[in-house]
Amino acid sequence: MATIKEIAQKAGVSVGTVSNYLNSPEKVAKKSSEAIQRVIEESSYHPRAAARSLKSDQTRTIGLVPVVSREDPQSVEPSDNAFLEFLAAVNSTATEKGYDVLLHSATPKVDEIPIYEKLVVGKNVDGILVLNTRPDDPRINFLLKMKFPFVSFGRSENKEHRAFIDVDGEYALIETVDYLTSLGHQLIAYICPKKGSMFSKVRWEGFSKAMVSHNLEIYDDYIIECDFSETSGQVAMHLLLDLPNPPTAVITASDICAFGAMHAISTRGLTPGKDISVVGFDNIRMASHWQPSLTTIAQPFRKLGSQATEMLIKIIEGDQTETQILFTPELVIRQSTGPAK
Amino acid sequence: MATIKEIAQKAGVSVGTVSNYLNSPEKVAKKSSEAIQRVIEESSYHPRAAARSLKSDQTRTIGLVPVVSREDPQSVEPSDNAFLEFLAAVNSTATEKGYDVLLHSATPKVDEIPIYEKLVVGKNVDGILVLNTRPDDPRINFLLKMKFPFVSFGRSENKEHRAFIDVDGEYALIETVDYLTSLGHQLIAYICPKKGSMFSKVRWEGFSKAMVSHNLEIYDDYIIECDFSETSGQVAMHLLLDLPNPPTAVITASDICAFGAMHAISTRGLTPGKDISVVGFDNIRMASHWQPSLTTIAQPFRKLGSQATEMLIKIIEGDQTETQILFTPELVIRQSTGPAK
DNA sequence: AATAGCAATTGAAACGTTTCAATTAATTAC
DNA sequence: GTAATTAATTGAAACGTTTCAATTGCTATT
Repeated sequence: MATIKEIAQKAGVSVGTVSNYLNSPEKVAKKSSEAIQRVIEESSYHPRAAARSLKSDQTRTIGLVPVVSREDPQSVEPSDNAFLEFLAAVNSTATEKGYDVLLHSATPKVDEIPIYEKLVVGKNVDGILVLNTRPDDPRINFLLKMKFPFVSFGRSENKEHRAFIDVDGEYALIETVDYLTSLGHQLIAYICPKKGSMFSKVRWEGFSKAMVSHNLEIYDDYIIECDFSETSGQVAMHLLLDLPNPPTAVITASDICAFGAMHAISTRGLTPGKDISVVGFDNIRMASHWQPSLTTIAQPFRKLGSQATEMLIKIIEGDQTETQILFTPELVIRQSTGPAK
Repeated sequence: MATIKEIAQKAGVSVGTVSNYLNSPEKVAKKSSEAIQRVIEESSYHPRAAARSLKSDQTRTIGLVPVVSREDPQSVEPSDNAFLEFLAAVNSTATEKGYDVLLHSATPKVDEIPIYEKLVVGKNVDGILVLNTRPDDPRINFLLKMKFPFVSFGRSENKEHRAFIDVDGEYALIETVDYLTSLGHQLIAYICPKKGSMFSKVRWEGFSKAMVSHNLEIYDDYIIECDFSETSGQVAMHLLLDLPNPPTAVITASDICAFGAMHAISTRGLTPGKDISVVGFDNIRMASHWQPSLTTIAQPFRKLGSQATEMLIKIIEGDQTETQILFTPELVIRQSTGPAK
């Protein structure tokens, strides 16, 4: 394969000039530029990434470490469809700005810190995107300690942690409860995301505040944790329907979960939206195609992904102007919710 | 940050020995090993990836170039859910074997070859996974020409192209048509994937062969192309239902597409599985949760992803024993299909 | 015609590894 | 006790860039 040295020889200039042509073309004379350009094209030269990165200390790559569960290999955090949309946006935004995306996977059990250590200390990437934050997040603490460029999707409780992008989950739950009570619902259940992650904590705060402000009681039986699978939503819903006094409305952790819940409702001969109202979270594409179509809180994953990436690249490149974005999500009302019976 | 030189000094050995410790520990004496190990740990040393790769000519990274459409940014090839499962498997298998995954995105309009050229010539990756092949695929021709390690998901018509993994789409369609005719269907429509990709060609062969072997006619009106969105399935189904003599069974390009088709059917006051049979393709998780649950051809995306990755890594590492895998997909029968009326 | 000033170019050092021929130390065989 | 063999270690070259002080070649100014 061609090296910069060979290009230089063939073009009749020095390596320094070729390097300049590649990195700051305005510095090289038109005549040389043309000669170099020609040679580069005919030998289909591409600078060697490793050499570049070794010398210049940058990789033009951003890192992402999705947690893929090996036991339930279908699940990828945060929740499959949503993650893919986010990733697609990250990927295309990064490419647009001249960066690549490096994926390294973690499993739920393994300690993630060594992975981040390798990425940071081994200088594999210029910056990292952290997903699914926890209130006290070791990854964020580590990255902060190393002063390494990163942006997280989700907040944390670390005071130093400033660069994030997030959706206001508290607001989302308040809106939803407000909406359901306006339809006359009093018995509101919450099939909630597993405790531990920051977003589940934030949403819980919204839910409990809203319930209190409407003088509604939060029954233990009405709170069921679930993961992001249809099955877990289905199971949770069956538990709720087995209660002596089942809820008239259910807020769920995700659209997928809501689909499972609706499945359970239909199985019992009831109609979602008529007998029991169901609210999802995410507004994945399928939400509008399900029957009945799903009332849900929209998270703009595309926008989140591309803005997070843009923010990260800004930070990598030393521009720290805007360091946080909090989206206000929108409640999309469809047919899976209706007046309380 | 620590370098191998500093580690060597602190441990009282030469750089060569540290390098040996890192790469072939059996070559270094126990005493030295221990000293080095200690120093490495306390200075949290990680070898610099760029330096390593510059010298040793390998990156321990495999490349993947998904096509993300900017106009319809929700679509990622081959079809979102499926792609994510595939990617998750690739990612975790690669990580398991000590490789990372590098993502670079392409858009449908842009010429992909320069991207592959950069990856190959710039030695950004050790091998490439090619998705959604075409019969005459410039990417495959290029990689073959460069003698660069790659594995494709999908075959091509290039004679030299040996390393692939695929699902037997011809068999799948034959099975499906056989099944539908056994239920008494004669009027079978095919909402088929867009022409151009290899898999759509292969499936078409299966479909047409099967129709011929059952002495069934293929009506032009019954063949409608669609992409992987719900909407396109929905639109296609409406067109079929508007026909003077609508089909009694419909085979679709993907589960997502089938959901759209079922949506259209229900909207018309008909019942999928009773009035019209619908068959999907992929068997994504949602297929069993949809109502009615979807009869579909299962593609084992997880397995495909991890086997493709294993195959690629074998090739990268010089072991070429097994170079192709063709999965026989399974028709999963559920409620969206039934006897012809 | 000499000089100052600027634009363009040069060439060597440096980045942090791996590799390998050469060297040293330790062990075995007689 | 010496020679032969093996095991462990060393140190320098090389990988392909970028960077920057030094140099060269022009142009404009006097």
